Amino acid sequence: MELTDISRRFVVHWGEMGTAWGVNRSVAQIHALLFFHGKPLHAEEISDTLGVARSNVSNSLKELLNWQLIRATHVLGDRRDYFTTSADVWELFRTIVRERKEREYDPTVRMLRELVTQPGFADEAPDAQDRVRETLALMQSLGVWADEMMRLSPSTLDKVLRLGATIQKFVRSDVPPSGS
Amino acid sequence: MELTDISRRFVVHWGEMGTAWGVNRSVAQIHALLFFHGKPLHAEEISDTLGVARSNVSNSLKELLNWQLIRATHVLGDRRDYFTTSADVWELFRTIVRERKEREYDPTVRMLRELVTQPGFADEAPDAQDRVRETLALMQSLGVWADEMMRLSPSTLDKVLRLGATIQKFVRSDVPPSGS
DNA sequence: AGCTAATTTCTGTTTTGACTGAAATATCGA
DNA sequence: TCGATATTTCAGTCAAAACAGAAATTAGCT
Repeated sequence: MELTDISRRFVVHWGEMGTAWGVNRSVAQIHALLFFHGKPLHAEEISDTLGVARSNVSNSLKELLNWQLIRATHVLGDRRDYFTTSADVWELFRTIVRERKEREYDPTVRMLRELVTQPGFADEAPDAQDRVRETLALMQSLGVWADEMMRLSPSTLDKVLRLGATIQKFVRSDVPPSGS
Repeated sequence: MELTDISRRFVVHWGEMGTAWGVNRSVAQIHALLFFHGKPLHAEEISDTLGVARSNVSNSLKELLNWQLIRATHVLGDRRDYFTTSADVWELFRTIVRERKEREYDPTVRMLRELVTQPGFADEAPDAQDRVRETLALMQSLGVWADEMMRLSPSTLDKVLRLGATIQKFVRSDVPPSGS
């Protein structure tokens, strides 16, 4: 498949950002390609289009399946696997948040919970105890809140975000600092 | 400085997670140490305590300064640089969000904005155009919303998060899917 | 069973990033 | 300005990750 100039720029940029997002270039490029293209593609065609080795595509697809960002489909009379990603950006976003939460957040919350219940914890400096406890409290708040957000349907979530501007009005008892 | 068992576990875990969070082990460990310890430390002591090379500490401190997560302080009659991090977890969190937004989000929004205004964009498949435009729209909503959140003071932010559970009530016109 | 096409696994290479120790530089006091 | 101390830069080493190409495996068809 020949990429248009637009789609190539999209895919290339996605690949470059992938590193910053914690996935490698191939993985990000493949996902970008599937997203932009919108229709199922098989590994061979992905390999040809992006110019990466077939085996690399195979492993990258496996990782995207792990992330639950793509799924395999099949076409009648063709035994190759075809892959698609959701066309719903909101759903993709929620998937990413869910997966990242599991990898980057849950282990730390577990550690902090265990730490504060450890016998020796009470022997630490009182304000160190406070800092750790507040870290745990913040993370837990964020976690609860993220879980709630993710339970919302895309359109509800959209409304919540649009509501964002008005949220301050509900909690205005406390005025934000003028600087920063 | 000798680390207690508790603080060592804290620092070691932070270091391990650092990789998942996009910073290297040394950087994450140093920040964890400064956060837990709560008082200014100079490079030598960090180096000794964590058992990493002095030069590594120097570079890691520079990176933490770049992230605006630590700042240098000085003590009278001592010309070494001492470093501290904020004891306010909320502030640290906002700093991280701000910095990550700049690195992982802004470039992509810029790219998407440019893409949709490109002459050739109208020639792409209509639903590909939609997907790209919706990606941009979602990212912009999130960006606006994140900026607003970050403008809130810690205690206000806390209230907003606690309010989370009730947010759905404001937008209940649309019921989330039962599955997933 | 045997053939063919598709996919995955394996092995080696290349690249990238983290890290160290040494050298160079900067800073301050005498 | 000289010496001492603190910090940064540099060059090389090491480890981990990405990637390619070949080999092995799997799946479907006849």
